[in-house]
Amino acid sequence: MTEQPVRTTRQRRAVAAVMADLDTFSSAREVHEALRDRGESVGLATVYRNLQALADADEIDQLRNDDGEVLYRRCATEQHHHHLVCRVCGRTVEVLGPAVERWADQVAADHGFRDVAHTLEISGTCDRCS
Amino acid sequence: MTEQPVRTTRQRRAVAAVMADLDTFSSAREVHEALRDRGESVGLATVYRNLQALADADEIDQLRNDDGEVLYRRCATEQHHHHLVCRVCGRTVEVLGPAVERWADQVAADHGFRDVAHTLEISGTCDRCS
DNA sequence: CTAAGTGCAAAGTTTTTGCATAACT
DNA sequence: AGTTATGCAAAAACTTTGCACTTAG
Repeated sequence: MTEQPVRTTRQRRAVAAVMADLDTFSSAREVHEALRDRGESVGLATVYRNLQALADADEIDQLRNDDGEVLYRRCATEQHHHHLVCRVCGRTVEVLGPAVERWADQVAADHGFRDVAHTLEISGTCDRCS
Repeated sequence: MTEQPVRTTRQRRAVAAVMADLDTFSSAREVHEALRDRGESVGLATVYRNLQALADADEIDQLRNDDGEVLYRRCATEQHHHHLVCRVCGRTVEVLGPAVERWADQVAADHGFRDVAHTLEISGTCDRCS
């Protein structure tokens, strides 16, 4: 398993830069448009590839919205956390929930499940939007 | 908002019957195939429409897998619960987590969020599959 | 009878992929 | 120079929709 070299292309830098600025979860299409707005021309397929690569490298978080779209966001914390997302403006708060992690692992263990993983997202309307 | 009457068609009955038997989360395509296997001919679009209708009526649960597919399952409990799903065989255990619900609501309230909802799924490899 | 439900195929979305070209190292 | 990355367009995969036909009530 030799590690792949990663080339620093203009496109990769541009995608990373946009992700560093965006503070809400965004779809590939939205990132693509943000790039256009900045005058950076990057093919949509390349945006997909770079977002995927960034997610694989754990540099950005990845989740699916209710419509099945994959959304990406660069989070402040590197440790495991969950998101509280405003369903109107998309504002996102990163929250820790150690008790929940423990609960999930315990429940799984109680039923004989191994290699446990979990997903937890909280949504609501934030104060500014209600 | 007058309520729509619901007609009991052969197709609707067939879809409901299949869902009553399947005990794992299944995609529209899988339900469609299960119908074929039973000798019930139902158009795929109709399967989609009926699954959607059943979910809207809260008669079946609906979630998205990691691939973005929508999966459906008729659950035993009517009350709010979560799922512990085997990623190999799909076996599903319904689990309650009142403490988690309270935690989620509290976290959201702490940040001024209203109309809070959350999604939580646990996945792992069950004892039979590991 | 009349509106809801169905089937089929076409269209829509999001995401992936093949392949020739461009460009890091 | 040698490969990895890109761009474009085509393909995939899942889901929705338009419309004529069927059928429950």
